Amino acid sequence: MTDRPDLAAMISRLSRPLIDAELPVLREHGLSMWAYMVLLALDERPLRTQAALAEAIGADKTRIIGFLDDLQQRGLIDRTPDPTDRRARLLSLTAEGRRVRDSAQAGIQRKEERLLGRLPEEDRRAFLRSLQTLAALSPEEIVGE
Amino acid sequence: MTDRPDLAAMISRLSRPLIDAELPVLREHGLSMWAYMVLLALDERPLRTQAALAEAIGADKTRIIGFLDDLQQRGLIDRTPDPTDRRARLLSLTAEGRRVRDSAQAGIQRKEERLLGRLPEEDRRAFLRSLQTLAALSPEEIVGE
DNA sequence: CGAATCGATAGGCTTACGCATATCATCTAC
DNA sequence: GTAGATGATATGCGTAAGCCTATCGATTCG
Repeated sequence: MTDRPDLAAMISRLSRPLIDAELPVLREHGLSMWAYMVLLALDERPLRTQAALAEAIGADKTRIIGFLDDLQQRGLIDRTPDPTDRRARLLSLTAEGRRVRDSAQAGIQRKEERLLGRLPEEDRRAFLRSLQTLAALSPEEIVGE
Repeated sequence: MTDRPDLAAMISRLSRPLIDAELPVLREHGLSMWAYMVLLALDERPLRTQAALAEAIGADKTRIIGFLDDLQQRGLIDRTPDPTDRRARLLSLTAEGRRVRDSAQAGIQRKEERLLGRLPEEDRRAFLRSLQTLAALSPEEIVGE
């Protein structure tokens, strides 16, 4: 095996400052990290239940309620009872929600591009490709079994 | 700009399960995450102060003391007053500490190799190379001042 | 219809962390 | 040698997270 630092160590070491760099950008948009993750998740596709949303972003389902309340109140998401099952709440982004999301994400990725600029072009492409491959896996697949 | 998920989002998404996979291995060796990080940091080179150690692993200097106490008591690290400045404690790994570290790290990297096996060989090399490049940066360099 | 289930929500508990302050010993500079 | 800096350590605070239980309305299935 090639001698290398632990994957987890390197990734955690990157994760912390990247998040620290995100937070100010999010705060400018009035978003917390959880709120931002909600917007990202809903942007990909609307969800039928809040539990599914919580699961998708790895949050506790009882803990995101406050964030959803806030996002709804600010008109960034829609949360309407499912007419076919009124226990569930249909969740989706509003136009304004998408606008805020886009704006926040642009700011974040601008910072990230500066970091990626440190990599040679080919490595950078392979790096992003690999990250996308791995990040698309379910947590169980990442752990291995 | 290429359309992609946020770096931070992908990396955080990987980070959590990787750490979850580490913890059981560490527990088998009687190590907490902080304790393991201490062993890793000291393996690279002994340190002259505990504050420097805390800084190196991104921990609070007042919070690692308990972990150091424990590691020392179990004979995994040496912590002796610096004869040239008796305020400071010289920190280094013992032989047993290195043995435990090696064993834990082997277990961790074995799991990680299974994950890396999902990447094509060239991407995998570029991925690791890139990670090492980026993880070697200081937090300030990662954020981008 | 009635029982079991499900989704949303509230509340409390525990743990961990970052941060700030305070103390004590030691060292360095003037 | 005295003042101020430095290092280790203890402690308390506020916050955020995971987890568990309880409630309540809505739904489904027997």
